Amino acid sequence: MSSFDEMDAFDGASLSARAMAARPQPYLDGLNPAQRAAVEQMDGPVLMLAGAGTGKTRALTARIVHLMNTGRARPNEILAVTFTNKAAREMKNRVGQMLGQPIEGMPWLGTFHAICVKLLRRHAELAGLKSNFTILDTDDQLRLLKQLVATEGIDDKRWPARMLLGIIDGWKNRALTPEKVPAADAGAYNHRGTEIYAQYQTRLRELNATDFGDLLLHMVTIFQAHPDVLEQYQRWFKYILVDEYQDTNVAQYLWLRLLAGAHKNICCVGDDDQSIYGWRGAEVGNILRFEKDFPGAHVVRLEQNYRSTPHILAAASGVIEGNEGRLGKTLWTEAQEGEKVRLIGHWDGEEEARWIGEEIEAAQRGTRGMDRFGLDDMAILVRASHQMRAFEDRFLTIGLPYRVIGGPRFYERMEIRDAMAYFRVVTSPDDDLAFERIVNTPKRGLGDKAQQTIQRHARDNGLSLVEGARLVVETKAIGGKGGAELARLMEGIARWGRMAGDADVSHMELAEIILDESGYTGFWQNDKTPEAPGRLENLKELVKALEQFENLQGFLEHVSLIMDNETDDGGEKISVMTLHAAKGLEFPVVFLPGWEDGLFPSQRSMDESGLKGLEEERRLAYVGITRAEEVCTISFAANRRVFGQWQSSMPSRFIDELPDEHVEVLTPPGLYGGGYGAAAMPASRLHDAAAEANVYNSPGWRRLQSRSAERPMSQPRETRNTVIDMNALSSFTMGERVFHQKFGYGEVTGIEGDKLEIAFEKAGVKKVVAKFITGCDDIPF
DNA sequence: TTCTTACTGATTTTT
DNA sequence: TCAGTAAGAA
Repeated sequence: MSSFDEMDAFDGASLSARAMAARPQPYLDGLNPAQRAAVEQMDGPVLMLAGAGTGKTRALTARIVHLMNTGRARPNEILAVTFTNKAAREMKNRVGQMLGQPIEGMPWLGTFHAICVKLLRRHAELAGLKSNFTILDTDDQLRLLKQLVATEGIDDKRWPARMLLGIIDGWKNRALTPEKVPAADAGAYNHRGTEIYAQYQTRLRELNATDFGDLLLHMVTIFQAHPDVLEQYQRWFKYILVDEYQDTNVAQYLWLRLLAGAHKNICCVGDDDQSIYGWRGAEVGNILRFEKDFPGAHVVRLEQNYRSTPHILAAASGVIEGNEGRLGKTLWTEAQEGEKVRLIGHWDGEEEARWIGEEIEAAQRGTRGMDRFGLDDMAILVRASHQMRAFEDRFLTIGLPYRVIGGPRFYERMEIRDAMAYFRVVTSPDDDLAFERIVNTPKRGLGDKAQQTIQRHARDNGLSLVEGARLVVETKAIGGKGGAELARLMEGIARWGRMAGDADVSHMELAEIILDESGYTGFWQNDKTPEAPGRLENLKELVKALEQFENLQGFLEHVSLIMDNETDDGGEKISVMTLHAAKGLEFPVVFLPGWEDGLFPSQRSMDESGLKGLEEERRLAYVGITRAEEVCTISFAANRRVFGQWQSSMPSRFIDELPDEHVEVLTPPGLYGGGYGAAAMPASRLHDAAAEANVYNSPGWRRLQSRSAERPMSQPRETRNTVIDMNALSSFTMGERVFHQKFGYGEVTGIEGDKLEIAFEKAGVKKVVAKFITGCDDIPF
């Protein structure tokens, strides 16, 4: 940064600002030249192209600190947006660290959604809402849409509401209100899409509710229609920073452009090569177009990688080069050589899982020439979540602790949503969606018909459902068991409502009372499915989470945007997750299984989006490889069971794109040695392995095929190196009824060291390590 | 109304 | 394969 610019700023700056600017700047030390440039170029538009592992968070936080330290902006005048709560949290922490003190108030550091909620609550009336509007999640949205679809008499089978939900979501991502949906989209959802979209928006307004997409959409609409409001914020947010810019959708882009429109002090950080959310409305175009959108933009490339070894980096670069229209970066590193990317082919998916399991154990022990790694240092990254099953099965069998990242999040779980619906009904009795959810949960004999009666009573009298239900009870419009149960529920709601205002009852006690008296806890206690104990555990967890809040109301207001949860019960575990979930993470050892054409790149992606889809898949491959710090292992299987049917497939085309000199082809252990490892290898890879002209017809291949049906290729792990856990040995007896986290209930049919053979009621006969088994008395109810 | 059984159809999911 | 749903039976 030239001293010239600084002089400019100082001319008009107050004494205090100048005093601030004179403060030491230790946070600049240790930044590389590119990072430093990105930090010091404070005014005007800046695009920070940050390749994987190039220290972008560091640069971003340094920039924030620098803005404050030089007196350019106070903490509350900086708008810093991220996509995830996790990223926001991390940035907040790191700014605090860099500053050497916890930061007081960066109120505008948060996710797009969190910031928009804050803004929208201030200006709700401009969107036809009250400032205490509720935020619906996908579940609520879908139920609402289903109702609309049903009243329109549309066949849900041919035109599923879920499909419409996707369409509407897409429109909102593109910042399209119902009036603005282009003619080209008129045919959507059997030509009724736009019409029902409009109805849906009306209904949301009636319910004083928004969905996630609305948060952005409403703010963009408000800014466009009310220049005075926009100006106010343009002045307030002196500097804007955006993380993961390649993932922004049209609505987010417009929102940013409006806010930055006046001063153009916007710094966008991203990597076009890591754009993997196109299917969710993200527009790579936003980042590609940045220089056109903001003429005179400074583009800074962060290219020094601090994460991976040169081979890994080169392999990733080799793959991503296959994409057109990139902004282009050349990653480099000072790191030492390290291992080449390892590539191996397997006969089938189970073999692949078994091999990876063994590799993990070897890495733990530090054998096979590898350094020693802990389980926390390793991850398996898959394209689709169903691939995880093979690994889970295998790890359960060999007793390898693993953790699945992703999957249904805490606040999305059925029992949590049910419980929260109860809380919602108590704290805001006109929350119709919440009432609908709980009225017959647990079963109260109030089916469709009874619910329609309630709906009718409510609508005819212009009442909310809760009030309608009260009327139903008074008029005894529903008789029998259902009527009595409804009366009981209504009494409960009234009673809990009174308790909510009672200072003697803490909101945590109240939550427990609600769940107990409504019969919800009892419902799960009586449930004998394997998930039930876990669900009760989650409910306890929920009540515990309430502790941090003043009251139920406050909890509900915050929780709608915090959908992540990171409960880890300690202990080293290997992580299993999708490639999408792995973005932004790094591990010393990474396994990338399932590199087969059709699976990865995914057939569907290519069918639906053609070349664009393929390029996004390729970026996914790039993201996967660049997660690895030291050891990256790519594998594929010649055969895989897909939907219960065996299917054979070709190795992924991405494998052919890996630069030869950075790849080491491994020969798997097993009866036929290199035979099958090389057999499934693309011809181009068969360097030294003796290639057979037509591997699939070769006798060796066939023999292999018939053999593998009988017995596993390599020795099953459990027959070797067996360490017997004496405690586990003595604690089970033949015929004992036991419980397993994943497989549910079963009976012990065999004991072999610390392995038990168990006939599970649902999952069939399995061999499982004893430490994963609980006797039935131990189950926490 | 709810429990049972038969069918269908199936990526990735930051908020 | 298996989960989630939709129509039939008690």
